[in-house]
Amino acid sequence: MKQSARQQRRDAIEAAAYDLLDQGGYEGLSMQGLARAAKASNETLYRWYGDKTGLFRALVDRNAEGIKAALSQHIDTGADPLVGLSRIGPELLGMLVGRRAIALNRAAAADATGTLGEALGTAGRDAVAPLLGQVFAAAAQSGQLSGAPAEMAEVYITNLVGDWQVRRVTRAMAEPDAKAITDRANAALARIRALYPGDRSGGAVE
Amino acid sequence: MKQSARQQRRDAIEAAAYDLLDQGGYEGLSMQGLARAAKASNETLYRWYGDKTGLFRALVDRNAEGIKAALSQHIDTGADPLVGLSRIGPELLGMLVGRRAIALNRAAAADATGTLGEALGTAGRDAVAPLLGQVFAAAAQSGQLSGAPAEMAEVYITNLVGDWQVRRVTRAMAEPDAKAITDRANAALARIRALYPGDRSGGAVE
DNA sequence: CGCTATCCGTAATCATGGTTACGTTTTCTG
DNA sequence: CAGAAAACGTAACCATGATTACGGATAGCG
Repeated sequence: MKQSARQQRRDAIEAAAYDLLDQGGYEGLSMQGLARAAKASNETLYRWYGDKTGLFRALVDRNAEGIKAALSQHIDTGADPLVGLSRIGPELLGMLVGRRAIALNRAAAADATGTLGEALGTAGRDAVAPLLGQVFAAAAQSGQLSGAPAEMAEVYITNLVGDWQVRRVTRAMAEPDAKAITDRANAALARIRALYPGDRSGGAVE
Repeated sequence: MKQSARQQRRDAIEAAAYDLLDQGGYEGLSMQGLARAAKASNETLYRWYGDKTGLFRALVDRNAEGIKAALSQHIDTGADPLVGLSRIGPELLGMLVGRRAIALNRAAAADATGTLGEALGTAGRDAVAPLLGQVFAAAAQSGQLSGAPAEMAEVYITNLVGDWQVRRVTRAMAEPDAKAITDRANAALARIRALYPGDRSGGAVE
């Protein structure tokens, strides 16, 4: 099978996996059910992904890439850092509490090997925080904020995400709508501005 | 069986459940294994708790009661509210990222009915937030802070817990030690004081 | 004490699913 | 084109576990 065709098959398998996750959650996704839905065989799944954990490891990595790519769009614009953050925040939060991320977090919660959790940490949060740190460094450089960029990024993530994700994962909370997400992201940014005030304003929150 | 003896049996069953959770996690706890460990029969478990979800629902409720009781000790002292918070914070955070709470959160993540998540929300967080709100009301009353107590409690929980719990649940993060917990609680309180400054200091952080 | 209800320990029922295996078909390569 | 490898569809193997059932023992009550 050619690489491009193989990649297309992988895409189809992974799309089928997300469909099944949407319908029946993590517990409702069996390798047999996925093979059927993706019109692949068990043997192919095991050959390509190793085992169920390997499959989910691939899903986690792919999802993290998607999140990173979406954020990078906003980070490279060289425009007003605070305006950038006012766009990054809702988008990042929306992804982190969206169905895919929550399904993958539930998979990690169920994975006794810790493989998925490690992947979530490494490919996800540990990759996003430095990206945010770049934006905060630019904001500090331009005088909009003052403080250590890495610390500001940490405090921002804390105020942006808070305990929303764990409450989503445990089903203590439904998926928030876009307004709630935007409001929370704006509040997080306002708190950052209050905690780390710069000597130049800039960056109206839209 | 007398009520007191029955309560003792329940305590023993629930203690055995936590032992098994410690050893093998949620996935490692079967009703059969628990019956064996608690020297009870399957039939008793099902008669007393209804089903596996019911058992975990009872564990969630009992755990929430314990957390509430522990916090209430500090809340009723009528002493300096900020000193109270400096004690409440580490204790609350330690419980929320401790083994029991994490195991119960993982159970909720795996519970497709949403029963456990609802219990975590109702008996847990929704019960704790108003308690904290009382402390913040006292702090506002005494001029140590200023602002709406419910909002301050929300922001405090956000900064205290942040994404620690979800990272613990997914195994992206190990259990933090006491110093890390205290440091984080102190940082959360310092942020609250910066965001909602009162006109009277009080409450040195110990 | 006798009777009833509950509980224990054990086994059975039923269902599910991770993983491997196999005959056939398809794809790839020289 | 021929042969080998990979993939499909299906079935089997093996394991686990939620829940129910059952005979006997224990506890509670009148």
